[in-house]
Amino acid sequence: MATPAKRPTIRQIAEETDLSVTAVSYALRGERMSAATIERVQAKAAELGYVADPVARALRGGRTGTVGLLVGSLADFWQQTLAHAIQRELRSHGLHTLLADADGSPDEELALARRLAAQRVDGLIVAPVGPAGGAWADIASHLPTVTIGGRLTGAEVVGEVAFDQTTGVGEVLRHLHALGHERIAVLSWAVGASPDRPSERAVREQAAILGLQCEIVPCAYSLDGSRPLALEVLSREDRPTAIFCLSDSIAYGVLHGCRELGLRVPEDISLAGFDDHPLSRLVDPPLTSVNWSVDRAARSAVGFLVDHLAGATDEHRVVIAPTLAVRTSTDRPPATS
Amino acid sequence: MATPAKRPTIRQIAEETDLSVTAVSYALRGERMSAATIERVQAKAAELGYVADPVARALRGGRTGTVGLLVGSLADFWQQTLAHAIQRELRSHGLHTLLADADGSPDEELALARRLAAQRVDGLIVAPVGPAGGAWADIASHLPTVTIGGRLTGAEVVGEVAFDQTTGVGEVLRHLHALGHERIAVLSWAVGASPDRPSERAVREQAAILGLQCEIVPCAYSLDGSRPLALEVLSREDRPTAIFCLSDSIAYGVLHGCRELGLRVPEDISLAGFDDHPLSRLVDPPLTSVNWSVDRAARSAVGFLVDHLAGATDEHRVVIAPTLAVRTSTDRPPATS
DNA sequence: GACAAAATGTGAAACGATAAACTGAACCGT
DNA sequence: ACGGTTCAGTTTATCGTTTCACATTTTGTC
Repeated sequence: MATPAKRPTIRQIAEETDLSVTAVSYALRGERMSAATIERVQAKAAELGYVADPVARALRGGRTGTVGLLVGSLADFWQQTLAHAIQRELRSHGLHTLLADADGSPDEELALARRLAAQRVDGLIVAPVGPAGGAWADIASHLPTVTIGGRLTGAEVVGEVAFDQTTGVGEVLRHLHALGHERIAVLSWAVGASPDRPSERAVREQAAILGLQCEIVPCAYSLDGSRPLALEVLSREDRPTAIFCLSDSIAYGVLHGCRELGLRVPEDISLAGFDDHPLSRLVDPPLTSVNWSVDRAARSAVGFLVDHLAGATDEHRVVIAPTLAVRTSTDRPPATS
Repeated sequence: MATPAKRPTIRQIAEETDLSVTAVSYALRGERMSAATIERVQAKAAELGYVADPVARALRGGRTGTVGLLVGSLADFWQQTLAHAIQRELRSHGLHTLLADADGSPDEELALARRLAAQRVDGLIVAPVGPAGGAWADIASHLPTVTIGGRLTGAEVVGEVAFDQTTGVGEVLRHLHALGHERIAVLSWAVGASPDRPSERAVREQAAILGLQCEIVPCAYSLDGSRPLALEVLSREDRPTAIFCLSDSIAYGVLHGCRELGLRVPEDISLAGFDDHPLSRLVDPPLTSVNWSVDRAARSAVGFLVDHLAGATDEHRVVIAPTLAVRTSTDRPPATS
């Protein structure tokens, strides 16, 4: 039977120091009041273990110290990593994270953004799934927003972390082309949601340049989601000689599918991923993938937001360059017998 | 130059319907007021796109619709998976997730719990790192708390999801023993933080029963954290014949270390993990591990909380049984030449 | 048709913190 | 000694919602 022990409020401090509530409010922030008063109030606050109520602050319109993090799909391992990195980075700035997962749906994404705004987060970091409807312009105009790895068309953002997808995709396709592949299936996520995503456009462009025959196959994001699809593609009569997945998670599912069908990677089929999850070097076979520095992306995104909150209006766009990590999951296509 | 378009408030509805704010408040929830009024108010609310402000509600003392999720360390891949599963499950109940990562520190964990409480979350789901100080009793007595995979000693929780670690650990050790291993290093996470964690106690117990020589080595949680440690252990003159990691993430780091040292798994050394991350079957070699149903754990944890919030006071403890997934990372120890 | 009991509605207070406007007093230079 | 600043506070209003207590009206019963 512990004592209920409600959290101390500013008012309690006021009573115990014989000051007005306002005076305490100022003193706690070290403004206006005399040094002696400030000292006295802060001592009492420490004694009572007072911590300002973020909810009350939020209602009044001040900062909440919480940032909304809206991720396209947490089922994707790389995005889990990204979310972790961002959360960690925010925390190092004393900010808290309200995490939301759009689960691949642009509508859900928008609804969640609204909800986060209603929660009065100080800012929003979004890894967008889909094309931005006009509604995003509205949200971003009220709430400092940073995008990461995608664009919110029409919305005015305070920061933008872009991945150079054209180069990334290009490197993979050139790599496959150099090995001698000509028919490649590209597994892309959430394709219906956003018909013209940069990565897909990049695929089409680069494929045209290299004279490659690329078929873009829409795919669910997760490991479990891509496996059945992989089985279908792999079972075709004229199956492609290489599969390029626009996310490592998808590639893992394909790998799983290959095992089930008894296909050897890379002897029977080459497989490349995208994003380079930390475990991609440990899977069997180690997965060729495109690496972006997650830490750099997270640091930039959080940096943009923090700077903006501090009143800066500097540069607010960074492009993260890819590094192709060639591992053993890609090799020459099997000789046509 | 979009219109600022502030969110509509209950007051706006009141004005436009010529009712008092109070009346609208009741009508929106379908209480008290006459059917006609309710209809009229809700129509107007829909027209304006009104959504109740969760912050104001929270301040007043009502539900916020947000649950705090406090994870021991998001650097651990399995916990990332768990966090995702819980987040997803919460969302299916219309609840939002405020995610916090204790990053392996019990102090941080406690501080974060306080902060989440201050944010007025409706409940707390904790995967505890450390031993619970008395402070937890206080928090849990104010805030419905569910633990998952750990205990908060002294705290009265509304739900508890336990993993049967004794059996899980036992199965791994028996498996290794049956293969002929006698000297085993056990890599455990955050060991300093909590001297007598169930899993470690289980290791000591079971090792004693089987007559195994187990050395428990404290280890950082993450992949990068365990690699250097693994290098040290593996380079010893009399290195163990098997390594049992109390988390798959740690095992991945060890695997990485083995590669660097040119040690073959399982020919030169056997390796077992714990928790069975989805990718463990895809790494090279596939990792022997102990599987718990993440979905079941997440569903139970959220279920306990939701039931409690709905007023139920039923059973509130579940023990998740382990399944040993024997894969090829474990085999007989190398013959002593 | 009288009187109690519902039904329906209203005003005010509360949640905790902050900002704007106001009140005295001390202090300034001339 | 006078108007004008600064200082160190206090009062009051506000954020959006809910709830308590109260004021009306409507309904029901004998």
